[in-house]
Amino acid sequence: MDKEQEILAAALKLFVEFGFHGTPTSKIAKEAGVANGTLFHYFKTKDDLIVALYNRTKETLTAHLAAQQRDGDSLEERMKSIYTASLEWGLENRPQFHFIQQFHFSPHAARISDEDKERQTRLHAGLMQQAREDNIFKPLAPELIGSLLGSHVYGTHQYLVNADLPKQERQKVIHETFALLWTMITK
Amino acid sequence: MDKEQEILAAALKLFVEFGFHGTPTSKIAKEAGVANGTLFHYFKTKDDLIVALYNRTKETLTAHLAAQQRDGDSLEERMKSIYTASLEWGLENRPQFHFIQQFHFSPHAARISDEDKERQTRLHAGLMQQAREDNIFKPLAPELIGSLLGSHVYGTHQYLVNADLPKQERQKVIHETFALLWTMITK
DNA sequence: ATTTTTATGGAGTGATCAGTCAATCTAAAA
DNA sequence: TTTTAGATTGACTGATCACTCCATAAAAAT
Repeated sequence: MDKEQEILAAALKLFVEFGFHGTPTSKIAKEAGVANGTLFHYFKTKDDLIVALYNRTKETLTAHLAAQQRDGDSLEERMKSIYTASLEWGLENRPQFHFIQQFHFSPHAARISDEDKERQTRLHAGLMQQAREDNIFKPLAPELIGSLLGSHVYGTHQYLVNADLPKQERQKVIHETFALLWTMITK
Repeated sequence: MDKEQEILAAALKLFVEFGFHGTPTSKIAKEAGVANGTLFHYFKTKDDLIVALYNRTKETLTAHLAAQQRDGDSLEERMKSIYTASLEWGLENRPQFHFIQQFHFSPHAARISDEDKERQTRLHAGLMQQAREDNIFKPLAPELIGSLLGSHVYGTHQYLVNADLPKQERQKVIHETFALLWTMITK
């Protein structure tokens, strides 16, 4: 892992544990095994580091979700695959998942460019569009469906993190909650 | 409004806008129209202020929800009343609602005492218990139902904040989303 | 081989911040 | 009226922090 990655990994770990406020850049550098100045060689400011960390983390997640998509899958299968992969990734990358939410409710959220936002939601937006064309959703605002979908993932994730079930039971919960979600939003 | 309240109100406003990191105690005091030292007369540390602000905000919300409960209401009516009141309070107190979520994903969350937690969830817990006794929920872990319930509120809130609908349409969305939720979790 | 660019280090700096403190004010109790 | 206790002030401080700067090393380009 090169130094830039080391810095990002260290920042992630410390931000989740101590918050943005509670983690000085000096501690990040130390944890990354790197000099103070090196951090600022890769990221002009601490804020830049925070935003970059968010964008890359989100990018990793979206790439993972996209990789699960199979040609020939139905819309429901595709959505279930995204839902499942989101939760599994969130459970195997808990700090990352937590950081994404932490970032979302921080003032830094406003600093994400429209371009990055578009890239990070393209996959979901595409499927939503398809679903509308196929007319399979209940007559609700698409933004509402999107919000409910997202929060359903977060809610299930929260439960799974607290419950800490064995893998098989976890799978079962993921299947069940998707079924609940699907009957909730489709006709 | 006494000085303590002024300080809490100022802190809330600034925390939501600039984050915990981005708002120095000096700015809070200034915004509250109070001297630096006065802030520390009421709150020993900045962290104490943050935690106190959370507890009082949550207390206000729970009191508001409890006040909506009517004797003789059925369980479904009671739950719908909590759901509706949560969303309406969240929309008329957006900074407060945002702060609660912001706090939830911060390291300060760990500092809430079990006692406070219990007081803040008593109302919900009671209804959940009742629902279990009446056996009206689908056979799902009660913690899962609780999580899904909470996140459903957040998801709907997020949509309503972004959509900014007139009051009547807003009411309609709240009714509809409760119906969706209710059919999702009950038998 | 030489130049240029990039990477790394770490001591140093000015600014900022959380929290202190001694002085003053207020108002109620004695 | 006098005392006492709490409220309020704002200048002050020691610590900390984000970030700079310059020296050096490594790598790339010429």
